[in-house]
Amino acid sequence: MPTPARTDRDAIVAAACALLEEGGTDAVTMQAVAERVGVRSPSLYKHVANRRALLDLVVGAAVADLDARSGAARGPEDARRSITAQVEGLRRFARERPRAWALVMGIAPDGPQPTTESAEASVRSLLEAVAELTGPEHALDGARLVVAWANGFIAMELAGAHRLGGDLDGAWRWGLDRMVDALGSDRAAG
Amino acid sequence: MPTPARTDRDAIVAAACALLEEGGTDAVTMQAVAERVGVRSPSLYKHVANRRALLDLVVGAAVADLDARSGAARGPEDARRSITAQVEGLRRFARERPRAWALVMGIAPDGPQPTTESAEASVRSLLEAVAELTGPEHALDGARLVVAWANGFIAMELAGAHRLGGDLDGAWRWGLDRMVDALGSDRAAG
DNA sequence: CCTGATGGCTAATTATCTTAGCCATCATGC
DNA sequence: GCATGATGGCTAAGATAATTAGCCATCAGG
Repeated sequence: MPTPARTDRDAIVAAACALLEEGGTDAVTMQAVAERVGVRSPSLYKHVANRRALLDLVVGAAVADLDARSGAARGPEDARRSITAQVEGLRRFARERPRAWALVMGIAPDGPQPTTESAEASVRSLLEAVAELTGPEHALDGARLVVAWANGFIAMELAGAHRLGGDLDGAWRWGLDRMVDALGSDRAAG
Repeated sequence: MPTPARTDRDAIVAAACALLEEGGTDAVTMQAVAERVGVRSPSLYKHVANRRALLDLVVGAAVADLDARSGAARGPEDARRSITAQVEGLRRFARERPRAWALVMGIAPDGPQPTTESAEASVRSLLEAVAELTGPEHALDGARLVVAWANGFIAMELAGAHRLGGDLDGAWRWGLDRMVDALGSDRAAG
């Protein structure tokens, strides 16, 4: 090889991820990223096309991270427990990396536009659990119900929109219980 | 008064709103806004503090718009219909002004906040309808369930995350039906 | 020992936000 | 009718960020 590389794409993406959580999308400047990996900003362009592409890579890394956790959380045989574990995992991720989560959800003001095809791929194992409750017919509908609720709840939680007081964790559990009950109601009712 | 003003804050905010929907947050440059209202960009600073503040005003206008629609949608006596009408209104708004909706959903804790009053007002009628199904004890939990689901569904819909196929409108109706059923299940079950 | 691809650098361009400072206007009070 | 001062416009200029252009050092391989 030529001149020994002082950094690489992974390090750059990692630095960008860190900056994202520290200061939001605005903090992810090419200069800040460059400084963190120990080069000058123009050198970054030898590794990523531009800032936009870098943010896309950050989103991709976040989705991969989420997938990894989701895979790790897979396990419980019981459908109800499985669903619970998965939405809890989603919530945990969102709390640990709120800005990355917002970026993945597509609700970040300056974020890259929906690159989220894989967002729902990570939900595939959820489909199986849901199908046990709804039957195959409405597995997709049911998964969408659960994921929409979880993401909506998390979004409002992170945005601080839940300020009418009350017990937030209680609302989460209550909502989850009702929702999982509802998944099976279709079958029971016919 | 002095020199006749060639524009005013409302016109500026309106222009910013239009630009937002046309090209996203990035398109809301001071220059573009200025051009649209017929002045040079520095003149905007006689009406708004800076770009950040302008975006805050846009969010505020969006919230007000949403509240107004929500108020107009109030009416149906039947709790189920009322809830349906309100989430449909939310979805309609999100479809008409997707970027504004995302901005409202994405507001960071440190960012602009809708006033507690307006937020509470727009939620009050939903609370009433939900309370009819859940009883007063879980009205707030129930409202959170519904709003979280609706916003989450809309977010995923707008982000294009719903590309596993299937009937989206059907999923919306199915989810809504299950959810409203679930609101009452607590009572029935004891 | 050439050679060329790689990855770093400096310098410069462009776009944008923002501030500084100037000037015209016109409602008001004399 | 005329001085006046606050208002809202303008041009010029400074700061910050993304990006491009073009140069140079390194080192694997022939």
